[in-house]
Amino acid sequence: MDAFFVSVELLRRPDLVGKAVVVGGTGRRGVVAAASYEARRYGVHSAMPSARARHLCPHAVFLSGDYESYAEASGEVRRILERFTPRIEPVSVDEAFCDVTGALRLFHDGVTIGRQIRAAVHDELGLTCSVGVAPNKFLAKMCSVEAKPRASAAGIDDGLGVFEVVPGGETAYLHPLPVRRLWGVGPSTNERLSRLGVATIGDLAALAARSPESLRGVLGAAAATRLAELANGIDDRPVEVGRPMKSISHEETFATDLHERDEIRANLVRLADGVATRLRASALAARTVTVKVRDGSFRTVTRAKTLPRGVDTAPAIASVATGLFEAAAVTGGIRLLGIAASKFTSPAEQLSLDDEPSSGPEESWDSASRAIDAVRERFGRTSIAAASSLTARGITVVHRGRNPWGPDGEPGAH
DNA sequence: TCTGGGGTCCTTCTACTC
DNA sequence: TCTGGAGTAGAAGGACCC
Repeated sequence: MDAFFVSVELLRRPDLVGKAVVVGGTGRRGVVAAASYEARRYGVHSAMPSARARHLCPHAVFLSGDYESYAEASGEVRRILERFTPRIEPVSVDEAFCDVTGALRLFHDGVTIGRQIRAAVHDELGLTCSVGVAPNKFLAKMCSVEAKPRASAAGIDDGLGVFEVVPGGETAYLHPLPVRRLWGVGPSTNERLSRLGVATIGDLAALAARSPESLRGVLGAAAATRLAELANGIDDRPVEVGRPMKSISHEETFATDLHERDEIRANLVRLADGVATRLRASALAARTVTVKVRDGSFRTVTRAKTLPRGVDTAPAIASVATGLFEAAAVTGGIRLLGIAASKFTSPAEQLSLDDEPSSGPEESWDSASRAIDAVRERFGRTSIAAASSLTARGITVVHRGRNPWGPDGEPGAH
């Protein structure tokens, strides 16, 4: 999808069409989640600190975003894709791989299918998307980027909409491109490759053929093998329908650093509750609990503990998380707290009273948790909260910030 | 200009078991 | 009983993606 979050917002705010619009965190510590092409002309891009975006494009309209609307629109796009193939692998809320091999007889060829998908998404939803057509997932992703609109100071180029690399044309397309365009080459790998004299994908392919050991020495065996294959257009990963989830996490950056132990503990309980609720909704329990802590100087540490059996209640997860936080011995203010759950098991194999560690009567928490789920199902997510997510300095319920792209700004701020 | 949130995968190190 | 090697699992951090 093109500038997806912004495009969904413009459906509700047609008065903003053609203007510089930025969706993301509105507070001091927020970042840009999406920018309209008009805003991109000024150098604004996703993941940029909101303060920097305001500096570059002071006349832009900043919106805090509404993830539920984007998820809903994403579902509508998926229903359109399902008319062409059942073999769909979602990559994110605004991107998916489709294996259309089985649809070619009915719809002729990939480019025709791509054009039909674009037309349906535009006509039925009022949104625009770009389609890459290629023999494998990696090249299809490269092609979809190629098909997208582009913005520069000179203006906005609408892009091709659909771009194809045909079988046999892989290396001719890839080799002149900068190596940074490869899936898996970020700033760090790009820097290491440039020290080896690798600037283009073709340079990488040549180095991999000439001196694979030097590539392995710099990137490690796995990355060297993978990137060498990608540089030659080789990617045999199948389109995976219904990939199982491997972890569930919640983290939050606070508008101001936390110092009080009560505040920190209340937030750990609240984050644990969010993770536990999602675990139960997916009928999962987790054996490994990981705590992430970022201090005022942006130093990040993680501490993990693997339990003999899985847990899926807020008290059990909060108990482990609190212990891990104490063990991390982070001093000074806390900028971010996060809790992740992984190594999933079925809830039937949960931690029992006989297992170590136990935070208390796990069975009664089990039934209490399910009662909490039922109350939230009926009265909404914020209808019930753990008493321990109240701060000791007053009966203030600690709620998660509404904006997933950083703490909200001050009321009335821009 | 200070740097989000939710994920996946990989590497390195360490502890444990055989 | 001690020691060392191999294999494995867990912990921690880093890089990358959207």
